[in-house]
Amino acid sequence: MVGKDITAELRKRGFKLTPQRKAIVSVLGNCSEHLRPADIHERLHKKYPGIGLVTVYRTLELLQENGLLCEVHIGASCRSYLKRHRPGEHHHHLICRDCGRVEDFTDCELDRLKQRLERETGFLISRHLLEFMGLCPQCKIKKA
Amino acid sequence: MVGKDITAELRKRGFKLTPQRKAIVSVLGNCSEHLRPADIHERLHKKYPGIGLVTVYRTLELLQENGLLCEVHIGASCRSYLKRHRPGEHHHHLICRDCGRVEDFTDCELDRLKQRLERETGFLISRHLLEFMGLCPQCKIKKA
DNA sequence: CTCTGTGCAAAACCTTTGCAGACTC
DNA sequence: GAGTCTGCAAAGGTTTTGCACAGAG
Repeated sequence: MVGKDITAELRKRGFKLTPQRKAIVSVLGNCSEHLRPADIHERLHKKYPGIGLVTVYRTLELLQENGLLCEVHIGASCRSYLKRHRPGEHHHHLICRDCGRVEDFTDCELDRLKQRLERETGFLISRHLLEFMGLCPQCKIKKA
Repeated sequence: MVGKDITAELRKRGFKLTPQRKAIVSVLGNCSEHLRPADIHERLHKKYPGIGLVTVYRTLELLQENGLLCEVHIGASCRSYLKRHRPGEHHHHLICRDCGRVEDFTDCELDRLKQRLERETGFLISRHLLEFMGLCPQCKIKKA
């Protein structure tokens, strides 16, 4: 999913397409790393000075509530975001601990484990969080 | 692992066993939920007034660096902690979204997936985060 | 007795809120 | 034009730091 799709999705849901929102979406869309609100704000300043950090927070909240971006948890600030490549589709992340690059994968093969845990613990499981962390191919070579 | 083991472990590593540290460890040890620093501080005040929030932060950092407690990520503040039942052992969490209770499980059955992802993406995977969220048996009944 | 650990106060962040004016539709 | 959205300023939280004193070993 590229920025264009996100803005189209926003319009479809009746939100206004302000230059600020477009700018934030484009920063996320041109980036394969996870970014914190302050990172996004900093990158915006180069191209679009004058956008407030508050607007970044509000836009991130809007995009997240509408399922247009995802959060990353492992090894980063808890408030790290990423554009969503496949909106609506269940997926997980593979994160490079050196460069921060993120890859998606969809098949998490967790159904069997989920069923076993429900049987063994009596819990009713509704969702899960799965992230892998390591080195991406490029960073693997640099390290060697 | 109970509080006693944690304090023994601290002593073994040359850290001082102050009443504050014992108190914090005992709060964690008597609790099956995940707690934020402020939660811990609040619970301490009932029994041991006068312990500063700063000390809670410093003790949590110490315990975490020594692998004596674990963090919880899903559906909570990013700074949520839990006593570690099986120190050193690889494990994951099952979290109740109503009461916050946490259960451990050790076998995550992720080796096959990890190998597949390494083969398909070229990443070198070093660790992973897996948490399940749902309703514990008690809260499941209350909801029904 | 030594040196780590604590409490207080203050600083440094991060995030949210209120409000007047700007801009999209 | 109507109503949403933005920027500013300020408030509200959370986390870190500096320093003098207390207390564990």
